[in-house]
Amino acid sequence: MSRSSRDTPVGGAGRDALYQRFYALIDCIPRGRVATYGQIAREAGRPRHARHVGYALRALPPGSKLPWYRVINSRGEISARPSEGYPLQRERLLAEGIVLDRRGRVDLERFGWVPDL
DNA sequence: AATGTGACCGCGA
DNA sequence: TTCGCGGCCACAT
Repeated sequence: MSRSSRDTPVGGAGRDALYQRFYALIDCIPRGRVATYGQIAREAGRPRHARHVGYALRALPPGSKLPWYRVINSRGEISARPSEGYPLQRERLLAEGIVLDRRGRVDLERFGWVPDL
């Protein structure tokens, strides 16, 4: 491993490869659990690049099989805009047994995804 | 090239 | 707990 320890190369392909990595990670989120944008970015070896996770998801085609709805922000809230996928996302989460409190927030302590290696 | 925006995050007040 | 700010970086104009 003669690689610099401060970061993980994306592989040379750049942005596209990074997005693919985000997608792969999101695809691993089990049913009934949620992950945060920051968490996905971190798992992908790009801490503090949470915004790009949202970017990648925004670029996702409608009808994608990816469980994008299991990705929420660090406060446990749905970040998608009401005019975008908010209603659908809320519905999907509820359908999996995830509880949203009165303010529409998910208890990350309880439903947060803990990736096991 | 420069500027503004964004499905975000974390910290300090 | 909420609110404000700076940081991050790709993308649209």
